[in-house]
Amino acid sequence: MTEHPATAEIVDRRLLRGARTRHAIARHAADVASLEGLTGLSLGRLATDLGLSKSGVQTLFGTKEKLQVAAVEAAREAFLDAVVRPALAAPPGAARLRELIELWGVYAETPLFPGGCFRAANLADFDSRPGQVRDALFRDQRDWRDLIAGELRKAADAGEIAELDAGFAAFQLDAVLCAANTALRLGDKLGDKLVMIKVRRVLDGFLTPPVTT
Amino acid sequence: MTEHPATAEIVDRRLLRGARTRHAIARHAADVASLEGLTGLSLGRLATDLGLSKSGVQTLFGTKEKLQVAAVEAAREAFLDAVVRPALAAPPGAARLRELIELWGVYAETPLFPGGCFRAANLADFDSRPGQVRDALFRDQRDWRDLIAGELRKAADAGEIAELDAGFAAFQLDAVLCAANTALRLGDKLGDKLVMIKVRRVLDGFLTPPVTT
DNA sequence: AAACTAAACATACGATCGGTCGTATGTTTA
DNA sequence: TAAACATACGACCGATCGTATGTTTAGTTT
Repeated sequence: MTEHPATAEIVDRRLLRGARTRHAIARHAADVASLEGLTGLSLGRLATDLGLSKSGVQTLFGTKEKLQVAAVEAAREAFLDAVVRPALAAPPGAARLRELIELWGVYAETPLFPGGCFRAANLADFDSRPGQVRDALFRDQRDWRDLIAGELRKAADAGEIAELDAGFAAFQLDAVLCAANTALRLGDKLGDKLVMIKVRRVLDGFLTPPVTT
Repeated sequence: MTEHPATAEIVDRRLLRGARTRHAIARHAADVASLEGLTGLSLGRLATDLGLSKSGVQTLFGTKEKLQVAAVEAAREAFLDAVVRPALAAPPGAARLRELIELWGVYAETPLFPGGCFRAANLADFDSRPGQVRDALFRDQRDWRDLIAGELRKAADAGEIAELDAGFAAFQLDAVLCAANTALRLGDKLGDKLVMIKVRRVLDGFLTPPVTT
């Protein structure tokens, strides 16, 4: 894996060093937050985990809220790398949708984040807490839903599937994905495979071929 | 509203007083937790809000975990009072399901809990945290889904609706309700009405009449 | 009336929280 | 070479956290 694009063009070695540790902290913060929530983050905890000083973490982010926002963005980036970008290799429309859902299944079961889907775990917490953190989480979810809706639209326009309300279907699909993530976290022993089967069934419900009259 | 059944038969006025304040604390804790999460609860905060001493709260619950479990049960009870029990007046099957969803809509929009649906806000937080709190939340959600699935089954057995997988449909309905709650919390200005329309559309998708051959 | 019990309070503890301050080190720029 | 900048550190602040211990008050039981 190459250098992160945001740090690639930096030549000032001071800023480069900062960007690196900043990203390392944010990525680890996303891991912790997937388990204990963005509110459960603490500067000291992250510093200890990464062998840094608490004040060092503080100088890089300033305030806790900015650290939380950085964690959201790091989680978003990891999600894009694991799910969205690989799926872009598939042709647009129904095929890409199936690939997105399959990759999401791997993403949810595999410990990309130790606490499962980052978005699902934290959006419910912050939906009643105005601020930059909520805004960042909201944008992330909106982009994800728009992506699904867009591919559904492409599939419908190409005649792959029957005509539908893409926004509504995307809302429904995202809802099932969130519930599937929770079910995966709760059901320690059973249902791992069953949950993804349910998800695929919902997707198949939207990917029905159009009636040829 | 009559006395709570758990406190009705208590004659010892010391225990009665304790049960009352215990319930008052638990109910307020549910309100706070709907906004800031069960982890965000604190003994001192609750004591201050209710004009009690911090140690007084501690005496009644012992440990924070027990307070959290009590908050879950208080929230569950409030939910049953607001949504489930009134809906039992409707005839079983499709009619009761529609009533349940409508009452849930009122429950989610009206500030029964200031932070919206208690279950949706906290289950996502605790799904990766083993313990009595997670177990209590899990039982609560399972009961709710079983209730929906049971009514769907009744409707199907009575021939009101087409045959279906009741468990799968209940999973899907609950997922949409959770997502609707989040959407309601996020969309400050727009979509209040639109969200419930989406929910009704999903329900209608399951309440299709059977094909008469 | 005495013994007992539960609720409620007061105090104190160790720990951790987010944040501020001053300082040292390394890097770039003028 | 000197000034400016960015990272990183250690020490410390006031506040809050959960919890433990002992005491007071109200009510019950014997």
